[in-house]
Amino acid sequence: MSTRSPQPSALGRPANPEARAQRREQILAGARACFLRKGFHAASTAEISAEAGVSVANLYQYFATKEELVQALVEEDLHSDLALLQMVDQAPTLAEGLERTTDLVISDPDMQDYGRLRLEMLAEAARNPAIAEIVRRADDRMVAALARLIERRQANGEVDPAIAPTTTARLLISFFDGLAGRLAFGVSDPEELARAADRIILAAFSTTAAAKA
Amino acid sequence: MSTRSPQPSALGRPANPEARAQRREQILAGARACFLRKGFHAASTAEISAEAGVSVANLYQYFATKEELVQALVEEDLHSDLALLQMVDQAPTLAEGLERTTDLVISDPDMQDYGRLRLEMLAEAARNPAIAEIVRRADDRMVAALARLIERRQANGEVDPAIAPTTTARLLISFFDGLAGRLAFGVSDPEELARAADRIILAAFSTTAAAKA
Amino acid sequence: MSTRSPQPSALGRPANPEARAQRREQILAGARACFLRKGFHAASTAEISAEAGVSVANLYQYFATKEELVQALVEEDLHSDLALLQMVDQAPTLAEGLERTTDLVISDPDMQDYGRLRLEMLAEAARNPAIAEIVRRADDRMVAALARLIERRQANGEVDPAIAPTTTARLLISFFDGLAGRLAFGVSDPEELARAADRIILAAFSTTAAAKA
Amino acid sequence: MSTRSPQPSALGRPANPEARAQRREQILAGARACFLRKGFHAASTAEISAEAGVSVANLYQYFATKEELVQALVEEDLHSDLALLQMVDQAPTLAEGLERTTDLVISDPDMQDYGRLRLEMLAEAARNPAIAEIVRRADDRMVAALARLIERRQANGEVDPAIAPTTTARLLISFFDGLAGRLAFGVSDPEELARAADRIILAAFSTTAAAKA
DNA sequence: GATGAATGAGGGTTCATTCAT
DNA sequence: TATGAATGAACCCTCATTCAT
Repeated sequence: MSTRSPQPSALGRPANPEARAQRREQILAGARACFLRKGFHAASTAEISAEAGVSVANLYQYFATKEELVQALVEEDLHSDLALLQMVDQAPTLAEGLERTTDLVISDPDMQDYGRLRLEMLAEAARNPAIAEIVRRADDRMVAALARLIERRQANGEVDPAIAPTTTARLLISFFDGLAGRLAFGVSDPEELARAADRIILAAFSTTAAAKA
Repeated sequence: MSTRSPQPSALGRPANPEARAQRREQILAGARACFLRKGFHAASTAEISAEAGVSVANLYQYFATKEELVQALVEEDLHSDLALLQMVDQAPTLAEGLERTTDLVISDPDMQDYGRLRLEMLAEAARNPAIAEIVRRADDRMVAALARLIERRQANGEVDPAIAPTTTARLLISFFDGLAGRLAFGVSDPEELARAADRIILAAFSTTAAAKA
Repeated sequence: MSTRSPQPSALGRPANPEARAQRREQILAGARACFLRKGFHAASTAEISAEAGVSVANLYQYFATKEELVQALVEEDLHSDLALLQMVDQAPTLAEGLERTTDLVISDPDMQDYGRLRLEMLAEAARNPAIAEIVRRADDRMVAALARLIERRQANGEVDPAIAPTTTARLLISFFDGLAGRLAFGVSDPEELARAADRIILAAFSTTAAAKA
Repeated sequence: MSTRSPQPSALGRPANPEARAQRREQILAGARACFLRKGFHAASTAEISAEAGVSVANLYQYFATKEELVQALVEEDLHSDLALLQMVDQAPTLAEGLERTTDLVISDPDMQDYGRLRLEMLAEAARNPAIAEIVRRADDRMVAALARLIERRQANGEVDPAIAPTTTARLLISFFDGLAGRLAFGVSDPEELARAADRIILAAFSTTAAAKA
């Protein structure tokens, strides 16, 4: 009789929220695989449901529209970026943390997939205002988090206090996107590119380069 | 009674290669507009022909499939990159030339459009081997040209001979792509990002950063 | 808490095979009408669905391609041939049974339609290996069945044991196809042709004609 | 100045009637090849012109419509049947002549092609009144010619005067069409079928079988 | 006479989405 | 909830045909 009834077979419509969330993820996972393989527009709802092991009609009980599914996926995936930051933060030095990120971006298959999907998101954002808004917000979140991380390292004394945290954060992210773009078509020598990228990242943190900020 | 022209086909309407080339461009222009607005997959051949002021059937006399049209457009647009290099080369210093490019990328509407289309190309390259091959070749061309430009400036004494031309070229291009990605969804402060980017570019040419290459 | 049904997919709307089979027949009926009127290639899927009272998309949930629809129809219609044999078998004498078949082929509207469709099938079989295979198998079935029927009549003592059952069966079927061809364009005097055909059929069962088999 | 000017470059519009006729045949030959390969409806005018080594527009200067081209081809090909009769007539006996025809139908590649095309013609005649009319007239011509041939052999004393020439002719032709149908999908044992067919043909000329005509 | 260029109408097929169960 | 079944609109592409050269 309480207003919150977590019983599996209660009479109220909300039914089982956990099961719902789980199925939602299942569908999103299928969508991710398809979107990666074909892109947002070429992947069909039929394909996605099949990949997710779900009926098409069922998909529509979780997402009112294909567009909504795309938005949900973009939102979710862009949130996962924040996890990268933790990895960066756990490295001995910031530069080292970013180098590890570079390596990951270049060599980890999952990250490569994510980079490819990210390209699709950005391309879609360039024409779809709703997606653009989501990406912008996620970018702001990410920039803010990375900036805070940099500030902490400045307080630490590890990073030069003269560099501008927010702008540098934005630049770094933009930079990683640039790398991801290279991997989309298979650059000639990814490792060399990675090492060169690392040097640039170092430069971004040298006072000389950032002095005028 | 003369022996001239025993060919099976008598003289019909003479082919007009110029008119053909012109119409081809006309179609490509329509395609470009549509692809920019909707992406490769969401833009329909009907839309493209309408935009180009051509019948659908006529479009198919110039491009055997939509895929072929996409490929032709990618090829053509990636060739136009080389024109940017001339602009860079005409600047007093290399760094200044690259700064101008940054400004162009950030503020020129046509370049923004091109940057958006470039994102779509990269996203498509990530799943379409034929497009990937075209992009890869264009990238190699571009990298080689930029590297040669850098070498010339090294010979000039303008640029530090210690930096590695090819890798730096690759890095610069990757960098511009990163910037283009920001513009897709509208960064908060593009001009500030541009100035920060310029500083990084300068850093790329400082011997300290590139010493180990 | 019970262990029942841990299958990934919970119970949705139960499939209804009978309704499916019925709709399949409905579509095949529409297809038959259109194919008869226009032939396999000139009949469009839109036309067929309209005739069947079904949407085009629905048709494609029952047949993956138009080709598959054609194959299914050919298969089904060629199976119906076997029903003719029963009619033949129920006649007092074999010759009489075949005569009745002749009459049917010549005068029954449904059989005329079927004969016309059969022409289309044979014409298609001449260029479409998949259809050829279906027709060949159906022909083998039919020849075998008719041959068995003849053998039974030979055992009966009704038919001369000297004639070769299989070859005679093949010949008879070929003969009926020849008649059907005549009806396609409207022969001058079908009944006279039918009577002459009957005489030939009788001849096929005379020992003199079949002696060397 | 004469009214009939066979000069190649005369000013009058009729130009060169022979060249016109020749090109007409060239187009018909291309059409025949395509129709045989694909059927009347699946063969496109583009395909036909290519096969004929002619431009599509040129085809339309000889045939106002694809339908007209089909009609012309059917007409022409059905005329060629009469050539077969000469072969039959030159054989020592009628039966022998017909046996040769059977062999030809079964084993000669050109005749097999013709048989396949004939199937297509009959199938088309079953739904296209214009084609039906052409086929009917051709059939009447052929029946009449074969009947006359039979009558001559009856006058010779070679063939039993009791058989009905026209009906028998019609039956024989119908019979050959039945054989052609078998070949469309590849019967198991064509030679055996041919020999059996020959026996039936003999039977058709035996007085016993034809007595009541 | 012969060709290149062009097109409206329609081809088969798939789409995102809805409804009944 | 989850599924089977259904559909209108749209997809890419090809057709028979015409017109200008």
